[in-house]
Amino acid sequence: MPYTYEFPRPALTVDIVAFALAREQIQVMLVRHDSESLGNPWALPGGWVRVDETLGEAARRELRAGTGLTDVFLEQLYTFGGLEPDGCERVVSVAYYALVNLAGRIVQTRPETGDTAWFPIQEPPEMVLYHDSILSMAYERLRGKVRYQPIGFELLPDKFSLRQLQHVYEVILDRKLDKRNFRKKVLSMEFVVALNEIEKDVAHRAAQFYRFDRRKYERLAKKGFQFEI
Amino acid sequence: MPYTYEFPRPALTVDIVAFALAREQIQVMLVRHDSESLGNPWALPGGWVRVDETLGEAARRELRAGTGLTDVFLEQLYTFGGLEPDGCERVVSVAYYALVNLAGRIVQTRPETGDTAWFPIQEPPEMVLYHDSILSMAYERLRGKVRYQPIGFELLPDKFSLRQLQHVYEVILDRKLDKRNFRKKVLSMEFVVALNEIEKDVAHRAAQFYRFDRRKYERLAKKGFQFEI
DNA sequence: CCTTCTTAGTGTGTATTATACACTATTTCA
DNA sequence: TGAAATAGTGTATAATACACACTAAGAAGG
Repeated sequence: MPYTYEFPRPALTVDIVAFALAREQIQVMLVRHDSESLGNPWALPGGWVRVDETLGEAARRELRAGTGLTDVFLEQLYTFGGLEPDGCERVVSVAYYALVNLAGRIVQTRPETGDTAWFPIQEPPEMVLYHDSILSMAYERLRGKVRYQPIGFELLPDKFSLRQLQHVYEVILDRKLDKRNFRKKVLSMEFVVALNEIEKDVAHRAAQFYRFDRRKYERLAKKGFQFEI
Repeated sequence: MPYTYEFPRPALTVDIVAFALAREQIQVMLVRHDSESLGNPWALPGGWVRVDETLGEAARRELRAGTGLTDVFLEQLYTFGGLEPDGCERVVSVAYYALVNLAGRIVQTRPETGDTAWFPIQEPPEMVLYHDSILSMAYERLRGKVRYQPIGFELLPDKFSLRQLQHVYEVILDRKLDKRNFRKKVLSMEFVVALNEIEKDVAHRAAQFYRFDRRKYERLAKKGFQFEI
């Protein structure tokens, strides 16, 4: 027990809310919590912050360790410092949320086996202590932010069709959008660029692929351009 | 040295960016930093988080201790967990920002004396380590948020004229607004209610006073109303 | 090869909202 | 009593958002 301080210090953790799109729904990644005592509930992936890494590094490390996910969009959400019930250690948790492009990876959305699983955001399982409120806040942030920041692209592969993009927005905002108005708006953004490539192996007219040009977007944003869907 | 842990723990602090409106400018409250060694630079008010208080409580306590301010709008901004240069203790800082209604309190905006002072946001003094980036982020948040949330009212007394309100927006957004369009928009919000009271002791036609009815606002917001200026 | 199925892709008119703009009213003070 | 200062008011035009329905292309199956 070598680490000693003059005043008590709360333990510091990161927790990550990883969102992805699968089966027409937003899914969230959960892991089985260690503590067998509490009926083995689900929890957000997370863990202690080491003293030699930044908070963002800790979040990425924990996400990789818990789920194998890497190279994802990651943004700080909020820091939860509520007091624990008597007798528990004081824990302060810095929550992050991640947007994951599953890009066709096979996703098992029901926790039949294994200790990580994706759950539809509409029907999360019972979760460890405050994780349900972290999850709610993260989803609220996603819904709010997706309209004013180009983060919807993060849930899609690099190449995507406008149909896929519209679908992302329809699922997150939970309402149908008009196809013509949506295309008009998106195609007016010059950082959504058409590729010389179309869909393959579809049983209907193949759609054009597009990609999100982050550089162009950032140049425009610097000039005062306001993204909006 | 009674507090001992199995793994090293970063120290946890809160720092508060307190904004107010004075002399036609946004001002930020700073305090003299303890450490005499570094030429006694300025710092955001803040301090250690105690183990028996929430983060918000710590922020309010530190703000009151450092500046005497109480009952202010306070919202979490971001948690800064960057690594310190070698040899320094690892410190994680949860930053908050506050909006203060000075309501005619006399404000000394130049640090001739005393160890707290308000500085115009445009010309902050030299500050301790990362506090300048916390300040920038807070100001950016304020500018972004003021357009979509009714937080401009927090910088004004309970009773205010539409001129004062417009002035708040003009200062924060750094551009002139059209008086008629501004009034039209604000008066269409039923949570800005006229009082039976007008300005006194002014050398011109006296303006009507209004107040922000938070209850009414929240009822509307729940129904989907989107504040916007 | 022709029909059917499925999704891609396209334009216009209307309603709503944002913007630009200038004068009269009221009060104090000299 | 008039000069100075700010309060308070309405309308026309431009820009944006929204509603809406058909043709095009490719695949599959008879």
